[in-house]
Amino acid sequence: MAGSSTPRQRHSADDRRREILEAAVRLFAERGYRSTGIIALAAEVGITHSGLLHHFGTKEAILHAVANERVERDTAIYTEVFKDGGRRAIERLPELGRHFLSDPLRTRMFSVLVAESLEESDPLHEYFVNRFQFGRTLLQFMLTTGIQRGEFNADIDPVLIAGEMQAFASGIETQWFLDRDNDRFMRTYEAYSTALAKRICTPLADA
Amino acid sequence: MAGSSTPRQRHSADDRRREILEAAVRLFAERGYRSTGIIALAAEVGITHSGLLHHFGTKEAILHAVANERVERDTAIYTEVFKDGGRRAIERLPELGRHFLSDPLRTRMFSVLVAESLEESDPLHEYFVNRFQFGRTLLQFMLTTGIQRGEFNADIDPVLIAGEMQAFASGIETQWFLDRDNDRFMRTYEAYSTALAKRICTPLADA
DNA sequence: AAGCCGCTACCAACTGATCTGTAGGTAAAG
DNA sequence: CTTTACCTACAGATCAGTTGGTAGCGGCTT
Repeated sequence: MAGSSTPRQRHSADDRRREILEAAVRLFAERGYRSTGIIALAAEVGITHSGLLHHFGTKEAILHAVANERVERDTAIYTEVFKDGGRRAIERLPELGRHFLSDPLRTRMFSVLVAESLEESDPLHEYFVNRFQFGRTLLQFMLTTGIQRGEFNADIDPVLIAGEMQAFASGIETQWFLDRDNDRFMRTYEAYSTALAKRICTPLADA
Repeated sequence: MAGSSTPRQRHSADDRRREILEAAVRLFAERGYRSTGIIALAAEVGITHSGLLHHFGTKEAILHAVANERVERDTAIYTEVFKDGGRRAIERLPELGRHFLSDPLRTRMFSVLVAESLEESDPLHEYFVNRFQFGRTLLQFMLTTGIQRGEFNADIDPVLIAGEMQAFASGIETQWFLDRDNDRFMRTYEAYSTALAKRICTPLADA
């Protein structure tokens, strides 16, 4: 079966690493990190598991590479949506929904890896603890900024709102993965965003 | 190591099954279903894995037994909290938070198994798809009842609100498992519930 | 353009651990 | 003495990782 069709396929190291990471996202999204064997992963790319270990010395190295890649992608969209802070940031929340919707595989992988990382000995445990913490800090900052500008009601608690927003955002993803209803996902995302805006924004002056 | 201290410990089949399921909840919560070996599970109870398979013929049988046990526990609290429907149901939402807070292990197991079950070939995939679907149906019914009674604004969309509530409820759990801040968990739960009440409930007549 | 050579992408084969499940036996309890 | 809870021993997969090669490609020389 192997070796008969193609004599030998040699790729540049960079290309191969990219192929491997791409396949890793697929398999991690489907089966998680622990249950994905590097043999299956290598087969997905069309090489043996030894060939795979030539590029990444260790299974865990692949996981970290995938996670780092994801950080960069997400940081971009978060800073973009939240850069103005305050009311404008709340209005732009659905962009986050669209962002996740546009890359279901990576988003799903994220959710699956989070669940695995609940165990303290998991390689990504610290990473996700920090990531969730950081996400809430970012939201709190955005909310506090809004209050200071008078765009948000002064009596809201940024800590609780930030937690609620994060909870909604991660929960709606899980729901989406189970029912695969893209439309309902976005509509729920938008409905939540507008309801949130009504709840925390001060009335506009021009009325 | 094994067999030297205690000569032989023979339990009734019922007792042993209970012990096994209890240990299974612990291990599934920590490492998930796939990554938990029946050898480790048996060791947790103090028997060999063959002894374990004497009680449950298969690893998957243990999973289903655990899942069924969980159904019964949860159905009780859901029907209790939602039994009155309408405004009263919204007011009682924090009881659900307290319920989960009181049994962190089972709650965490649930979250971990959900993530694993995203894969369609997972033994619990259908189960969780139906469970989430059912949960939203229950919420929609509660909301529709409230609208009909005039307790909720007629312009809300039960489908979207139900989805949002479920998203929040499952997302706040994930957050909780990562930061283990029981207090913030409950405060966020309560804050969300009261905000939701303000948003969807019609004003009370007695004012 | 032709030849060659070093670099390295990749493979075959193995190690030792661990996995779920089976077969047949032993001993404890009613 | 029968039942059955539980064991030892084994089978066949599969796991992550190591070792020692082989072969294809880019860069060099002529």
